[in-house]
Amino acid sequence: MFDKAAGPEVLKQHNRQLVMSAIEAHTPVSRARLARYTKLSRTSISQIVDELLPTGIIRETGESVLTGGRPGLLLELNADAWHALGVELRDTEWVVVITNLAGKICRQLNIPAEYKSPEDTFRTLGQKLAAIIKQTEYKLLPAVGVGVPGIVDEEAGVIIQSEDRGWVDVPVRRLLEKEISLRALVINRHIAGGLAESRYGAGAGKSHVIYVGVDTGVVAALLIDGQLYKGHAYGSGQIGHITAVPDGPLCSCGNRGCLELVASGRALVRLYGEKAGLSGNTGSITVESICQAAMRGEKIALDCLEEMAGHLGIAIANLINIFNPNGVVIGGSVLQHNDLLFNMIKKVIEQRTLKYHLSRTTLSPGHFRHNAGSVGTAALVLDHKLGLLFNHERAVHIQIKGAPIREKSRT
Amino acid sequence: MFDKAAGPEVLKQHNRQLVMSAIEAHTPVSRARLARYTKLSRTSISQIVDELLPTGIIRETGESVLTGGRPGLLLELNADAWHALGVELRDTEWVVVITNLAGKICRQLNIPAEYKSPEDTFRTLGQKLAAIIKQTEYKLLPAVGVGVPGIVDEEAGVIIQSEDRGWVDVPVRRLLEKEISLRALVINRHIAGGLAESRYGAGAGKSHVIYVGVDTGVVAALLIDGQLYKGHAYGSGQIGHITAVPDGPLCSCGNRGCLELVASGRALVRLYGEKAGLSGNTGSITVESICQAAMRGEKIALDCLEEMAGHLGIAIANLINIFNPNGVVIGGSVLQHNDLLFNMIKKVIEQRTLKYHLSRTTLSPGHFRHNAGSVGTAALVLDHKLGLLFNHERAVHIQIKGAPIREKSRT
DNA sequence: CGGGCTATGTAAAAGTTGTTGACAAAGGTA
DNA sequence: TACCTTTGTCAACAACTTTTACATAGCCCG
Repeated sequence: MFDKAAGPEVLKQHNRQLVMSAIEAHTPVSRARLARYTKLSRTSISQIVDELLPTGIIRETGESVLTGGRPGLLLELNADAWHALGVELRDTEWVVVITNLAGKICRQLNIPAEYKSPEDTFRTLGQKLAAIIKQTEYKLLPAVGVGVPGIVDEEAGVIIQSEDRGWVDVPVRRLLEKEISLRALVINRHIAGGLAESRYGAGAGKSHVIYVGVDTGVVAALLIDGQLYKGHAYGSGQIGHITAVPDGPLCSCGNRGCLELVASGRALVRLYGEKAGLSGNTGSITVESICQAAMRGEKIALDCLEEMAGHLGIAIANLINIFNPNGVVIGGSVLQHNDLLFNMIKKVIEQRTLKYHLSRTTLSPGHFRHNAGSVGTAALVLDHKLGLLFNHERAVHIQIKGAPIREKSRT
Repeated sequence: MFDKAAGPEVLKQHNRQLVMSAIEAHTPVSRARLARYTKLSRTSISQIVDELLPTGIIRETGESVLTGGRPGLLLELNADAWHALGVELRDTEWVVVITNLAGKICRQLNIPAEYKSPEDTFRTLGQKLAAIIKQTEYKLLPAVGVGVPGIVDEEAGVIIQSEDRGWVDVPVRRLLEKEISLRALVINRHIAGGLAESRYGAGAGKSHVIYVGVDTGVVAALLIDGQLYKGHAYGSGQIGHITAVPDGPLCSCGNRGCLELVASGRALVRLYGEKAGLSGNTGSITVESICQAAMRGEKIALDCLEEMAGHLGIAIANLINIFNPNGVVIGGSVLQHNDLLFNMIKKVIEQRTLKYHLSRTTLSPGHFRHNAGSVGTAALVLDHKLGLLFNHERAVHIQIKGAPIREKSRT
């Protein structure tokens, strides 16, 4: 509960974070106003700003405001001073992105996925990342976000288990750090998608966000006070195996009628095949083709979407009643083709959620498309930017491109 | 996200809390061992202990241990130095308890409930509490926990809305503080039950606890790192209105097939009436009589319980998949008669929860009976004990029975 | 039985961090 | 030009913590 002893350096870190957030929120802002926003003294603000300035993360725009007295020196986020590297390991491709400090994508690279043994997979990935790091002109924060399938021990950087790939206890951080000199921050790739939406997408500015990602499977990410909720053993948000149809078909997990069996990309294709009477031969049918058919008004396709929306809507309504969020984002590849499914889900949610909860939350479709996951991994790096720039323990051993990190000798 | 500026006093408060928790956890313990547990220096421990001792909350038992060197002076929680007052407003009675610092009930008083207008209700309650406070021989912490029905703004001490009583925006704290000189800490009464179980009951020692209370309705409480999760607007845990049967009967909330309609004390009585063919005439049937019938092996009663267990089991299994707790407690008045229902629910949960999650959590029946709620309100007071003893802002204006609060002049 | 060893509790000094109060700087206004 | 308001910084001070040193207290062993 109360885990760690706290010394003055904890204060410093907290207040530095506080000031940084305030600068980002009110962007061109004087020291004096920062003091009022954060309730720190002007003196403390000055001292913290003096530490931030030499890292380049913020800059003085010299401008001033017209107010009754002496004009202030405006500070703003210097969004392009540093960049974050993130990669999502999707089923068919590895999506690498480089974003600036504002979460804007500056480079994106889609590499065909090469899955072999865990060791070989991450050696290959590491080598490709090393090449990218070497040739990029951007000054990178000394970490890389890695979005992987499965349940991840984020502290250790280890995949505990991944059903999709059949992996168990893969020490991703250790494997990657053999190839590259950046700290590897490992996270579940769907959860990363939720992080992206909550920081820079449809959930921006909300404190309690539920993100539901509908891809081949279904996963939820829960953000409490802007922080990802991880559960006791990094297993939070597994809504794919919620019971949606109590006496439904058997699932690979051992349960019956899991949500994933009746509401996911995979389920959609199967369902359409069944309704269209194409026994087995679903080869040419894809989520995309079904969505397009629905757009044209095809009855079968619409029915399939409606059925999925019923299940998803109930699941999400239940989540809202339990969590009482102020923002709900529904994303994932199945939603990215058009708004039909989202609107159907929304209608169900509106029927099935308590008025109190419904009136206090917003429902939005995801803002990012197939790169939500990769942006999220970069967002994870950005979340640690101050730690990476100031804390030598968490930062890496080598300097990237002569980054002018203030050494601040403390030994 | 990062809300408040932090000064040195925040450190102090945190570390004081840390030391107190460590003392409670390892109870007879020397200063030196505390230093090792908390990772604070021996000096700091001594200073904090010197502040705690005069409050009476801990004491030196003078004893010593046999270890290689000089024996330490053992410290232990002085559980009977202070007591906490809590009250739960149940439908038919108001349950007042006084517990010691270890959460043990020292006095319990069941007052017949008198519900009138909100103002009159809380004036009456306040007067009864005032009488209790005046005549008790216990030294009370300067606060009273108040467990009420409905959604509560805990910061303001206001009931936002209570469907059961038809109340809206009732300023409970203000009303009570007119009658008594203790700070009123207001909380939902079912949530309080979860707090009791997680602190002093079946969930003791677990970091991530789900508590499900089955009474006339059904409510869940979620505890994350030992702290109650409140949601964005204090609306968390409303599982009573989760959709359990998509095309079920209409609920007063506007939705169909809410869990509360098929799995709760009220539902059990209705269900039994239906199955037994007693149309309407359910007057003599109670939850207790049904449970006793089930114990005798009566088929209808067992079927009713089985049906309820199916719905509750699915709901709880879903919660576990989403939350990944390490402890699940199922309590409430419906469970208190025997273990039949609990075991049925447990079986369903074991079938429907992901293996990963199931193997990392424990399922237990509630430890408290009809006084879980009131113990929880007292627990809420105990959670604030250090704040109440040290922080003048949060404490009350008058001293209780000449409490020897160290004044620690700071001005 | 006294010296050596280990561990505990405390006191003094030093190093963080923050705030307060004073002051010069910079602009608007009478 | 005199006065007011606001801003940014400097010096002094207050609240934490840790480090270092030391007296204390029991045990073991020669």
